[in-house]
Amino acid sequence: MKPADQVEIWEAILADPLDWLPSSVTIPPPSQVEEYFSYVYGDDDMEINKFAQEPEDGQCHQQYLGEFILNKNGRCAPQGPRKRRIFPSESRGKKLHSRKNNEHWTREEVKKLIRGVRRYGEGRWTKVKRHYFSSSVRKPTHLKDKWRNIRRACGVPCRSKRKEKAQKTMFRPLDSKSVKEIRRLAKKHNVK
DNA sequence: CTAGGGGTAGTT
DNA sequence: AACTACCCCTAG
Repeated sequence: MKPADQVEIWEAILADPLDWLPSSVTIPPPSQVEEYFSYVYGDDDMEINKFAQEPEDGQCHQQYLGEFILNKNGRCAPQGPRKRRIFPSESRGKKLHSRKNNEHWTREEVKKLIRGVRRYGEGRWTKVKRHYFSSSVRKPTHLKDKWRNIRRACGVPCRSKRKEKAQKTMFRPLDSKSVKEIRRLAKKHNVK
């Protein structure tokens, strides 16, 4: 890859870290990936898995990025579907239905959720669903639950009476720009 | 319909 | 133990 091409690609990433590279595009080797992530996450927050070997052709493809990311505790973010067992079972007289979907949220989905909240505000889950997840398996309730998880993971103070322990780590880390945006949106809602 | 409490099961 | 996704229930 020529240097000029690399500059172009990195500028695009830095402009919006949520926009991952197009899948067809190749990216520079781990040394530069590390440089990028230390810029985005800060040196203390993230650590690039240095043993990640460079592929034969000397370039890393997009899907390798996730594998490079380790959090502080050295825990790797879970990849792919969660492979939950299909059941129905019963517990204390309550019927538990089989899960229709159990996939981890992708960065793209989180990004769409952020955009939805930015446009409609927290709590307009059916609107967000219609405009951003119309063909998705995610239901309005899922969006609500996910936003709750996201708020917690981004350190937004909980507004409910019941005390919730502050979350320590994120298994699936977000970039700092998204975290800031989430906090901003949550704060805005609280003021109103 | 939503908020928020509670729960289950899968993961690291 | 902690995090995540999904589910259930109830009050408003």
